[in-house]
Amino acid sequence: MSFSQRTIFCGELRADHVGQTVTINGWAHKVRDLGGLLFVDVRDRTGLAQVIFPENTKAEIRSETVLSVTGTVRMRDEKNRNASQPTGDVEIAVSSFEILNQSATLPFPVSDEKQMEKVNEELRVKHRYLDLRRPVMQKKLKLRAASVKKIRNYLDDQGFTEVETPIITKSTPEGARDYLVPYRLEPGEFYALPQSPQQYKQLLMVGGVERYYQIAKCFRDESQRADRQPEFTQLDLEMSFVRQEDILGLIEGMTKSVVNELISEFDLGFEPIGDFPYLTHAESMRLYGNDKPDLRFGLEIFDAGSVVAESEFGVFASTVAGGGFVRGIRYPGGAELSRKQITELEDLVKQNGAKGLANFALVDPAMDAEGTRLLESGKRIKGGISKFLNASEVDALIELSGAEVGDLLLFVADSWSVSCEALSRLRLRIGTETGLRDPKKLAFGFVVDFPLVEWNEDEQRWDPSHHPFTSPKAEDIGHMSTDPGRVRADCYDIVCNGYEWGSGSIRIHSPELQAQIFDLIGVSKEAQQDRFGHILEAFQLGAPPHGGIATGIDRLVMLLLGEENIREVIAFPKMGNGYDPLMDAPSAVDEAQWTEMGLMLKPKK
RNA sequence: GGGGGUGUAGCUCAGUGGUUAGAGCGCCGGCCUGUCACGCCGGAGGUCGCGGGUUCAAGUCCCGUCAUCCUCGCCA
Repeated sequence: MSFSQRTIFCGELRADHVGQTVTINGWAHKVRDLGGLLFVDVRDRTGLAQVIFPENTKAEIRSETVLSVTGTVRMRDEKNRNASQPTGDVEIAVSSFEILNQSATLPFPVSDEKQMEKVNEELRVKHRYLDLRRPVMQKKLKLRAASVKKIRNYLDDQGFTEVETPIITKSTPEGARDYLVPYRLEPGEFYALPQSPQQYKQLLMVGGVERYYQIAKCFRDESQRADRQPEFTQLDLEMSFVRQEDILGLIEGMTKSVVNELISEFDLGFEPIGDFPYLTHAESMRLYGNDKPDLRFGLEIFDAGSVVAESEFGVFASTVAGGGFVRGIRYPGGAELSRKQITELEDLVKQNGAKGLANFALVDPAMDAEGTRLLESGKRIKGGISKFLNASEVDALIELSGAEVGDLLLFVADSWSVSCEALSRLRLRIGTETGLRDPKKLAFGFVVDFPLVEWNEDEQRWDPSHHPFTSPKAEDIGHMSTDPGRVRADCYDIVCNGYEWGSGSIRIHSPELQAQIFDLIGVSKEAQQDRFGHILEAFQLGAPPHGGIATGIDRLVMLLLGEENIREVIAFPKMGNGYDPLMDAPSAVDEAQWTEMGLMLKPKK
């Protein structure tokens, strides 16, 4: 079908073009029919332009009708200019137009941003091709594309080679659940979609590539969350002849360069990011209670155990005596919280395993109100456990927490893991409630020295905390046979604003050490050969020392846009159960396909 | 698999167990020559997610189920 092609983009029209005859192609964004006068805002990927039709034109133009419009650019009268639009000083006086495609009634108001913010998400995903017409959505696609392009440019400049690795490959059941692809030629055998290109990139190192990266699709059949999709995209990279600091230095340099350019080019409103702080895993657990701390604010957890070991408050004393921990956190300005608000905080920690939330507030010594206690030190405390504390305990707790008048101190007395879990949640809640989790701040950092393995209580065995190819720290290898939980790994995460953005490690390149690790995590000799024979063999044929990292592209774009849901930064996302409402996938297949694959459905019990 | 929320017109949402289930936007028709959230008048449009149950009477109460969002488990 022939049609008049555009000579200019809608969003480009300015006073400079007055007098020119132009053609635009696009969608009818808003139609304003005054009877004798017909105005249409035409939208293309660059913006909006108002066109005005000849008097008494009758035209079947509705929202999202696709148009080609030809006319003369003219200045609007002073009083008719629209300062809120870049093209608002001019308009196109239509001389001819074509309707290229009509639009039926829309399932949601594409051109009304205010209403679109509340539209049911499944409906938006089902009609994603409409949703994507919105400028806000196009901006997301563009930011994502620019992020990837800048990453590629940076790594290409650093001597990396981008290599594609297979999408149908071998199942590695010790990780997440695999997506499986039946193999037609040998019924009962399956490919799996990769959870990551982990083994391929290590084999590329053995292959002498030395510096590899890939913008890689990864697939994990696990239950979904706001920041997870069944298929997602990682920047995957691997380097040979490097130590941990080389990899972290490179990724920090890349991230600073890419993110700072994006912040300025896309006007994202963040301060430029600076050097990344380093935390050990142990420090992170001690100060923040988890391994992906939100470093936009302080409010570190403090250990009150030694202060309250002899406390009159029995829970504290007995917890310490029983080998447990009493740890606390400061809530700035929290002395003003109502009983109800404190109860809500207590509910939060209880949901995370804590038995309770002890607390007291530091208040103005001059405030001689009921429920407060003036201590001989001159400090006045209020509420909670204040009647059980003595002046020296309070002084020590103030010292530990940095509390000021008006602050509330909150305590969890429990096991190490429960106190971590509860206090890390509490810390984020406090950060949110006090506004310290600044949405216009990006706080990147490294968490290093993760433990090599973690005890799996259900299976009664050691599981790798990263993956089985992670190298133990040389100085800790001696503990491997005696106390595996003490062994630290050359393993690291890159975190940002409380998200794990990426993780990686120095890999094992010795077949003996690799076999030793498999033994430790309970992979039998037979299974080692069956599942990992190829990589063990490769390690006997000249494997260089190597290591790498993988970071989440989707999560980076989320962080840059301040989005809390990963679906918002994916062109065609799946819903929470992995369902794609646009394509209606997954879906049943023909009987013939079952047969061809040698498959049969097991009847439901 | 567990917990919590939501499901009523095309969209966003109201809706004390009791008349014919409403509003705004959108849609359709009419009027309208400077609109840009155009305006005015009129109209159409409903499997109250689905299936049972209680009741004289159910959008409303009960049971089940489905979808969806958040979350715990899970995510080497």
